[in-house]
Amino acid sequence: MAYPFTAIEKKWQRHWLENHTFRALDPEEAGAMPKAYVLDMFPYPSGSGLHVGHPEGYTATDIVSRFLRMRGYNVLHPMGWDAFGLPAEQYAIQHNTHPRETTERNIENFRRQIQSLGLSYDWEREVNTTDPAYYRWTQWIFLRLFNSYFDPIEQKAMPIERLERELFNENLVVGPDGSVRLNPVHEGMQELSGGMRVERLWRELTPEEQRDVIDGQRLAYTDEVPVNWCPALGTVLANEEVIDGKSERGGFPVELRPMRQWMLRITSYADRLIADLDVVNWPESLKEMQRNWIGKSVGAEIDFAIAPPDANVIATDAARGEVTTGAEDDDEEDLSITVFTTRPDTLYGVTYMVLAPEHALVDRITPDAHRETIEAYRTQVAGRSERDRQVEVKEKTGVFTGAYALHPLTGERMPIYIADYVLMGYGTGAVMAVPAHDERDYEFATKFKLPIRQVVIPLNGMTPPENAAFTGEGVAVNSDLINGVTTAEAKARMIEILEERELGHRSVTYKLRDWLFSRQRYWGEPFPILLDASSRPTALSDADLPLTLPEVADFKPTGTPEPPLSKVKEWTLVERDGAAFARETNTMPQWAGSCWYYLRYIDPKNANMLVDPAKEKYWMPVDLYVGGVEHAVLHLLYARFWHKVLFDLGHVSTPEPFARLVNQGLILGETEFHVFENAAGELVSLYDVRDMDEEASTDGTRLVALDKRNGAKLIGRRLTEQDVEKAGEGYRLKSNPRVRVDGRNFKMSKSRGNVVNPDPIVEHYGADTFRLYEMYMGPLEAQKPWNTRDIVGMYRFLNSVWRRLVGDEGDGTEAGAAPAAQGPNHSTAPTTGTTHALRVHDVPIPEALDRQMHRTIKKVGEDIQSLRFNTAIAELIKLNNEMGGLQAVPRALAENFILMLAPFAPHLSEELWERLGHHKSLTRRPWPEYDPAKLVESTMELPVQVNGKVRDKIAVAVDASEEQILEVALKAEKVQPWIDGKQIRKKLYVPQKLVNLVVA
RNA sequence: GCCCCUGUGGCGGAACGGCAGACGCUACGGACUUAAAAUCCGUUGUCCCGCAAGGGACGUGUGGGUUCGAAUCCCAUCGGGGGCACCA
Repeated sequence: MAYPFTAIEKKWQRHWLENHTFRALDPEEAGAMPKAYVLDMFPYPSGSGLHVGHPEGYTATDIVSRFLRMRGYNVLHPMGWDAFGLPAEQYAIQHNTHPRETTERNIENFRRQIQSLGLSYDWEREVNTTDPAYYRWTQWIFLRLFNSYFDPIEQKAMPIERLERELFNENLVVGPDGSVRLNPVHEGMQELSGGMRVERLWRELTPEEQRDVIDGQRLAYTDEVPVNWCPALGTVLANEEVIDGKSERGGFPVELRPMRQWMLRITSYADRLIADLDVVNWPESLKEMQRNWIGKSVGAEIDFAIAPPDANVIATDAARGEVTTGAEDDDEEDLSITVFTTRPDTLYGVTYMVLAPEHALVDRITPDAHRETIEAYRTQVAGRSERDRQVEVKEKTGVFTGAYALHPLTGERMPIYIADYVLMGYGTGAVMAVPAHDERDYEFATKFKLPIRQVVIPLNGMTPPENAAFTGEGVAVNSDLINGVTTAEAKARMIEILEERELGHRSVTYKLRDWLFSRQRYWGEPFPILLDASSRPTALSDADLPLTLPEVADFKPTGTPEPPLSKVKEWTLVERDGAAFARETNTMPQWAGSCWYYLRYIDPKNANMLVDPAKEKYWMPVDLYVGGVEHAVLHLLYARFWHKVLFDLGHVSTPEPFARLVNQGLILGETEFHVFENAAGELVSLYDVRDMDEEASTDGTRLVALDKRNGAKLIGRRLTEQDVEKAGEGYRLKSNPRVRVDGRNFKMSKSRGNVVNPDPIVEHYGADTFRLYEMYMGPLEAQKPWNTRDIVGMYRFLNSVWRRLVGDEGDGTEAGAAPAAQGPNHSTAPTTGTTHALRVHDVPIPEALDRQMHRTIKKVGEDIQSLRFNTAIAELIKLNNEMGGLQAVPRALAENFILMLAPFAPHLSEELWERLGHHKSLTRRPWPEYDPAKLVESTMELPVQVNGKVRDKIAVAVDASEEQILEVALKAEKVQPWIDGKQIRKKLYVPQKLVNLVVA
């Protein structure tokens, strides 16, 4: 007979909500309580509702939160909705409903589902990124980004006014490409580039140029750049949102095209984003992913002069016109190519040069005779999508420009090629090719029959590989100035040489690009920006916020790069101070709202500030953040970036937002066994997803697949574990042992039809069982398969606890007529709160059980703190099992047990607690203490090993001396045959652990 | 190709230098029941010896190594998962 979980769970969920049981206290209320900020990654409320992956992390943080409350912490544990974004908009377009409606509906559903799990959120702090009262502050942060720059001296974001002051005071100067640098003549500063003064002073600029310089330094800026345009979604996407040339959402093709877009200068923070990974407690693998994504490379920039052209080769005026301020050097007589390399030690091995096809120098150096082939190649490259380029990686292509560069040390003439294996977006868009020591250069050189010159040989007399590049470290050879020097040292030495001779300098580059921040969609935050007649951006003032998204009926993408908002003329056209402006009609990407939501939870209703500084200081940083690893380089990198900007500008007090982060592992679908029948009626099995015809894949139990080897259609069915038996390495069908089948666990996906919805499980077994099962499946971080069959174990456990403390009558009388039928009780009749706890009495705890209880208190407490919930639950089950023989349960034992169970199964625990006569929720009841004295036994059982194999066990007093123990061990009965007549060479006693006798 | 994680019974997992398989599921046997469900009790890594009590051998993907002692540490190798991928 089942305990009345439905009634109990509804009762307590209502109780918690009505009594604001989980309200986090503001700092002034909290007094001396320590604080804990425990955060979940808030969900995107999709139309399909919660799946069992969400509650995994949510339950974990809930257990920690409830535990910490019992330990006297003031806990902030909030929930909210990341509700802007593509899926809601796509759905809205397909069903012609406003995204606001679908979003609201989805949020309702998510809230209902989440609340049905009894998670201890402070619902008064709920946030919703699509609420104008919320996105007002998203826009406010954007204005901070727009109105700041990254100061090269302070290495931090500062208000843009300061930049103007620094330029005016000539501490900073303007480089030829519009960049801002330290003034080289400024006291104590080293000259930065080639001796010549190429920088200009502020007063030398026209007001127009001055504005351009300022706008070019903002952390939020617009730029015409090649971006990932996704025609199917009608928007551009960030690099992080493009996977294998397809959109992360929907898997549509993405092409590169140049467009004017908003960018955020995350690259300025690359170094700090790497460095501060050292101060956060995050999984090493995730830190590594961020480091790889940022992709820091240390090396040198080296200048290669272009060889004087043959008499007939001079860059034409037309070509010059294209080369604007972007060129390295404006002096026609002194053209040079700047390359970036991580291996300056291989400089003597350079045999040719390669420029990216789009490189600005190409037009200036290409002699007329080569123009046609160059243009043809460029056209060919430009016509290929990013995806095609990746597919064709194997075969190197390129063409000779007809121009030559001079080796900076030897003066040798080296041909200059263009090739698409050199990317314009990385480094300087040009490389020095060292075919002997770089695989790509080697392939290219082999194909184009260019010389290969060995300049590094491996150490320890190993021979360099034949028919391949030697890319490892070794000793420099054939390198006049650095012969015999090992690679690491040679790099440093070469940079010194280059710097002395003003041929180059140390340099660092990153793979990370600036963050493409605008989208051509309706359902996002509008930019608080006006554009003047020449499209120059002007910021709205803080007082103008929020700039609300106009209510429109037509929110569909235009099919062109024009955003949908551009169709709303009455909204876009603005007159201000007599001048006509247009609103920025792009919107912000989905990530904007999630970059800072953890700050808003701290002070969610503040109408005057993003967050009150005193509260921010009290709660930050987030002490525990749990979420999926899929956000490793998206949300988690973006949020760190915004946080650092806010930190620099003094709006937050910590350099990092999330002190400790844990990734919950993916929950895979239930083990699938399939058999298929082919046309001949033979049973076959087929597993690889790629073998399956996605379109016709599933309707639940029957499956249709295509055999990719012969295209034959196969009809199949799903099997359960009962249908198969283990046979050697695999499985075979019980009904037909000749057929081998394969059992696999796939990622849950709609198309596979293996997504598990928590609702029916909660209905059938209750939320407490569901929570317990999810936590018991295995370690939080591990990937693990769902197995519906196993849920019943936790259900039995909770029922057993109920029966043990309340007795069998409890359910019948408390919850109305319990159906005699099998399975759980669905009664919704409220429990009466009667306090008669039939089987709990004021009797002493038997000695052995008392010890076990103290061990459990210790273990469960420790396990919760290290997030090992599976073993904590095992310990509770064990203690419950050991209560098996009791006629009456001692009250002290029952109460401690309930308190320990409470974080895991809060509804049942509250109910039992009440029935034991308590009138207040156990939420802030102190966690039980264990008595260390109870953990040690007076005697202990020690295994006795002979040569490392256990042969017997002896019982000895805990405080027995080593001599006494060894003496007992040597006399142990079952040890005798193994030591009899042999010489004992060594007697080992490991205190509290074992004895090992080593015999000859 | 490079980087990271992972491999333990029929299944999920525990042990993280010291008694491998805690705890749960499954399966089997028993009790209760007119019967079934539920519940309770017992058995359940493989193999061997024994009527039995009991005893032994093997065993953590594979091969080596370190150690009195290895699932655990080191080297190599083979599976599985994830990330990055022409990044100079």
